[in-house]
This record gives sequence, structure tokens and C-alpha cells, in this order.
Amino acid sequence: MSVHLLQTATSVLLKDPTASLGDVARAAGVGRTTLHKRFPTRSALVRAVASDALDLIESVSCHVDFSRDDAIEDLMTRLVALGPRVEFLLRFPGLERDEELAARIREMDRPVLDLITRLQGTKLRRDLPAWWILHTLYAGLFNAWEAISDGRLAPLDAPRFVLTTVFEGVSSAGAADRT
Amino acid sequence: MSVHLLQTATSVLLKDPTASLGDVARAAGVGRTTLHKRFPTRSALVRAVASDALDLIESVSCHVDFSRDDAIEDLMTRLVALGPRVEFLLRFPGLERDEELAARIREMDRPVLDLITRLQGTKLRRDLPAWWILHTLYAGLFNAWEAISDGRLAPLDAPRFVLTTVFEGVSSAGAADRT
DNA sequence: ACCGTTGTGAACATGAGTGTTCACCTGCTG
DNA sequence: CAGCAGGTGAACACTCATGTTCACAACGGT
Repeated sequence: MSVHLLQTATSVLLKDPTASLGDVARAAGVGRTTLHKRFPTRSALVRAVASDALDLIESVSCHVDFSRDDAIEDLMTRLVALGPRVEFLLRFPGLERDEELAARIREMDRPVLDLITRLQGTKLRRDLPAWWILHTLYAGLFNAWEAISDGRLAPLDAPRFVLTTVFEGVSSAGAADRT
Repeated sequence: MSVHLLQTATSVLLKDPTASLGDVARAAGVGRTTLHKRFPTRSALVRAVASDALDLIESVSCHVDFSRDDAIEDLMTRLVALGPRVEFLLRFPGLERDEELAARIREMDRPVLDLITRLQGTKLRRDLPAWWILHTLYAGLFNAWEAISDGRLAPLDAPRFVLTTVFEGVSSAGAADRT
């Protein structure tokens, strides 16, 4: 019930961040009054959607063994599968102005940043800052989600696309030692 | 005068897509009435800003020799320098619903897509679709712009970051043949 | 000095989103 | 059956962005 409401709100607000609460309620098949009862204000709804996305990420990242060297591959594969629910976090405008959410996001990034920094000793290049690599990973996720929702990319192809692109790049030089 | 107005509108609307016309006018140091006189409606302003960004891109891409093999590097380097004015195009929500703008964007993408397809015969990997490579390039630009506006990345470092990351990836395997 | 242009502030009407209340209905439980 | 929790639509007041009009000031050209 309530979870379906959040899912609907996510997709509606993601497609049009200026959508009215009436639009959200109608899309979810509930009355606007009911929506207001569960989320008193618009910002409360937005916060709930974002918080739900963060919960989703946490529930995924706690299954990842960050001590393994292929932790990034594992994490990315799992994140790709989450799709729009999480895309909301990176895309919804003005979300970063909520200090509580921003803090949770930073806290969520920390283990990944640590992992990247550690792997820069072995498999990751050292001439790029860890934060840049992190953002590159996110950008790859973002690309995949967008392509999937546009129908251009099959969900099952997505992890491979993201990982090969981010790790090996689009130059054919890197592709040689893989084929 | 009018160009400065568009620049201000770009940055204000980029920071907060829901900013009111009053906010834009105040940031530009002009009266709201004046803004209304130049751009009768809000959507007219948005379209003008987007159109300005497209003009900017066209003025850059006409200096690029698309027959050269390093055309992508050239194009990316020039695009990175444009910064927020163009970021608006990729970021402002609902922009793709304007069919005229969408058509101009597609038309703008076409020569780049052709270039990518051609280069997939030589320097670009063939196991990824051209559109994916294009979006990966855009994602790199996006990352750079965001990092620059956050103050984390020096504008002069940006082209190198984007190009090495997109072409060679973040894995240290590709970095070996460069160092 | 006159006049057209351009920008400005003030004021107003309008519409939409929002938050709230209320009366009513439904289904479940004791 | 009574009571209660949860959902619903209707109606309301309120706020705010928006678009419009108008009168006034500044400026440049004639």
C-alpha cells in the first residue's frame, strides 16, 4: 500500500519534478486527502521518497563485501537493478539543500570512496582523484538508467555496459586485451 | 544587456529550476516588467535560454573539423569550456518536451554520432553502440561541469580528466601504456 | 525643447497548488 | 450490532507565480 504510493510518487516526480500533489495522488489511484494524511506537506513527500531511495541503497550495499577486490563490480551490478527509485536521488532538483539528506548521502558515499582509494593501490589508476572516479561510476549508472527508461538498453545488458565503459573506456585500445 | 540577462537567467534557473521570474529579474538587476517585455512568458524565457545554449554549441562545433581523427578530443575540449550555459540544456527538466528544441538537439547530435560510428572502425571500440558512447561523452562533460562549479576541479584540468576517463577508463590497466 | 524609445515600480486580476476541515462511506473487530 | 480506523470527495481559505496595464522617469536623436 504505502510502498506502492512511494513508488508511484517516485516515477511521477522523476518524470516531472513540478508535478502537483494532485497528479501524484491520481497516478497512485488515491485521493489527494489520503496523500495529505500520509505526507502532510509536499516537502515531506519528497523527503520520504528520497529517504526510501536511501534505504534501498543501504539494503543493497550491506550485501556487498567491501573487502573484496571486485566489490565495485558487485555494487554497481546491484545498483543498476534498482533503477528509477534511486535515480530520483541523483536527479531531483533541490534535494541537496536538505541537510539531513545530504548528510546521509555523504555517509553513503564514504565506504565507496574508501574502497576506491584502497583499490587505487592496485586496479584503479592513481592519476585521478577518488571522488572523480566515484562520480564517473555514478555517471555510468545514470546513463544506464536513462537508456533503459528510453527503451534503448536491455536491463540485463546494463551492468556490462556500465562496467566495461567506466573501467576500460570507449577506446578500442582497452578492448584488445579483452577480446 | 540582453546577453547578460540570458546568462543570469541560465545560472539562476540552473541552480533552482523552480525559481520565479521575480528571482530571475532581481538576479539580473532589472525589473520584472522589463523581463516580461523581453520574454512574454516563462516558457519563452526558458526556450530563449535553451536556444542560446544551442547557438553557443553550434558556434563551437562549426570550428571543429569532423574529418580529423581527433575531432572528438577537440570538440570535448571546446565544450568543457562552455560550462553552465550548456549544462542547462542537459539538465533543465521538461526541456525535451519542446519538440522544436528536441529536434535541434537531435540535429546537433547527428554529426557527432556519425563521427563516432566512423571512428568505431579505428580507435573506438565496436562492442558498444554509438549512442552509448555519445552519452558517455556527455556524462563526462556533465561530471566536469559539476565538479568545476563545486570548486573541486580546476577548469584547465577538466579536458584532460574527461578525455582520459572516457577513452581509457578508470582502470589502471589502460593507464600503463600512457605513463 | 520635443518626442519616441526603453526601463521601472506599483497595482491588479487570475489561476494553480497547497493545506485544512468536514461529512460520508467502507471494512474490520470486539 | 456498535464502534473504530482508514479512505474519499467536496469545499474552503490562503499563498504565490504569473501576466497585464498604467503612469512616470531617463535617455538620445531631431
